[in-house]
Amino acid sequence: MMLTIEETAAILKLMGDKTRLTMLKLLEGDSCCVCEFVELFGMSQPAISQHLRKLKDVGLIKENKRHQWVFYNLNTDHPLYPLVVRILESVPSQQEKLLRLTEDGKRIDCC
Amino acid sequence: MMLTIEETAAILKLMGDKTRLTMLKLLEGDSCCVCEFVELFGMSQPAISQHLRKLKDVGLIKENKRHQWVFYNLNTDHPLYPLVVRILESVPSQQEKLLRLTEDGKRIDCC
DNA sequence: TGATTATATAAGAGTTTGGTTATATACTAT
DNA sequence: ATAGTATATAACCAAACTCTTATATAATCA
Repeated sequence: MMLTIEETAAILKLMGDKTRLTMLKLLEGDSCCVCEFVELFGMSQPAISQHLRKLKDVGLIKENKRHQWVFYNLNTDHPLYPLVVRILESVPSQQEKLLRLTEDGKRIDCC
Repeated sequence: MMLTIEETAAILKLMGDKTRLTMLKLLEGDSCCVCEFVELFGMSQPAISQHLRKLKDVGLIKENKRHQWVFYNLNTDHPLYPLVVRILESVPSQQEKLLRLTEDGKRIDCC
């Protein structure tokens, strides 16, 4: 199923932000919760929530509530998911960010 | 060669505009000159020139002066060219726009 | 040369974006 | 219940974006 050019442009525009693109790259490997992103990006919690909301509104990510946390993951059902994956392959790994988070004991280990 | 995540985000943001994404899709098949885009988009000539300049500044397109016209084409040497092509495959064809232009006798046939 | 056509650049207006702080909501645990 | 933690929303502001009009530059041609 092919989206319109406007819909596709909207997705690309959303991905064309360093913070959101990094978020998606991180979610490529693993789900993350809001407070982890806050630590990761050194940005206010509302800023993080607003980025996640935009990604969720277009269906690129899904949320998953566990305990008091809201975890996000890539939505593999999105019509552009294969394209998104291909784009993320062109982005350098951001795993060191998660490693640092783990070292600092800030990684949320839930369920 | 892999670009930084900032550089990649900048490319995606540029592609995340309906006008520029349509331009790139059109250039996927053929080169076009500024005045053709002006006709195609029904937008002022400076607006078109400014979009093309942004695409040129990041190296996504190349210019090619012939007679009094400046033709643009995709830059197949760009490090993200393979990704760009893959993205454009996910965009519906815009060929009817060129057809209409030809019907109106506005297509520039040069060299 | 001077007129015409094509393109680029500059300046400015209106809109969108991405952050902030303040506040509301929701869940957990004592 | 109440306190504490996690997340979302609202209001606001500064910066970035995308047009517009006006003007400059460059090439063609009578």
